[in-house]
Amino acid sequence: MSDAGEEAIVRRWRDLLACYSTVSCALDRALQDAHGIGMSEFEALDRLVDATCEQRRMHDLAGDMYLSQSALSRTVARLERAGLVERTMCADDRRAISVTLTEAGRERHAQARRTQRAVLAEHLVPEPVPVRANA
Amino acid sequence: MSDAGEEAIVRRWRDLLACYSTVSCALDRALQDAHGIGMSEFEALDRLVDATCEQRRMHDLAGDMYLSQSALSRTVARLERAGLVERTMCADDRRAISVTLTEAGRERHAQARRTQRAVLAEHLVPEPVPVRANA
DNA sequence: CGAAGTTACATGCACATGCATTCAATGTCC
DNA sequence: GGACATTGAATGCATGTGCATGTAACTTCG
Repeated sequence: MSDAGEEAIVRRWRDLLACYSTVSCALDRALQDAHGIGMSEFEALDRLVDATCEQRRMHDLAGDMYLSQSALSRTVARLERAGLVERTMCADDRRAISVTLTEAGRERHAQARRTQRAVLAEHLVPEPVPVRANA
Repeated sequence: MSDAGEEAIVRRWRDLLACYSTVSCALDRALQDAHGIGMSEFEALDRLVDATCEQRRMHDLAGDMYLSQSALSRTVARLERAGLVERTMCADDRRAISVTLTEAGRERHAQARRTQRAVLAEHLVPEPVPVRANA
């Protein structure tokens, strides 16, 4: 790798860091202020809405999110405490937990989604970009 | 904003999140394992090396990094405890603190930088990208 | 069936972070 | 000069995170 290439990559990383910091900070703050949930909570609700059945097992949910298993466990616990999801035992595998959106969860997500879109629109431009070389 | 535009932005955000999570996690782990410092510590050392005098006031340092004032204060405290920087009072403003690289700090940074470059090269492609629309 | 290994989730713990506050030094205005 | 506001940095506190571990349920293999 040439020095020029290295420097380009470092610049790229700094841009990425700057962009992520700005957006995630603004997003977290906006969601917290307007809806009382953080970014992780919103992401979790979002995955549940995306799921056709609005019901996912913890393990599947964890696979979609950039959170450790323990962090997800606590995130879902917070959502349950807030009445936005319900945790129920899986009939077919009694180790697993099914997470289901409640009506309140659906509504909260719908409202928070508007905030999210607004914040993202304010900070990002739409062109899609292949940022990652390797997973 | 059209729905298509909104979706493009959300896709963009997800890509950004994915990329940031992957890279920052790998980077933090590599730096911690190989050199005993985290990403924030490395960033701070990096700013100090960039500075021609290798000496910055806390306030200036904070401006360059995506850390709160208190987080920077503790980051520098960790670096000082590790013997990588020194904190000295500013003569001209006795509220301010000057942060200076030690010889050990310079060496540690030089080594850590190789690790950083390697991790970034592994995960990022070099093309620069205008990710942010607004600060 | 029964023992050993694996999987799904929860939890104790350590730690980094942000917010609010504190404290000292500096600046401002009269 | 003296009162009040502002600034630079440190710290108490609450919180979110990851790692290691614990526990129950499932699986495999004899």
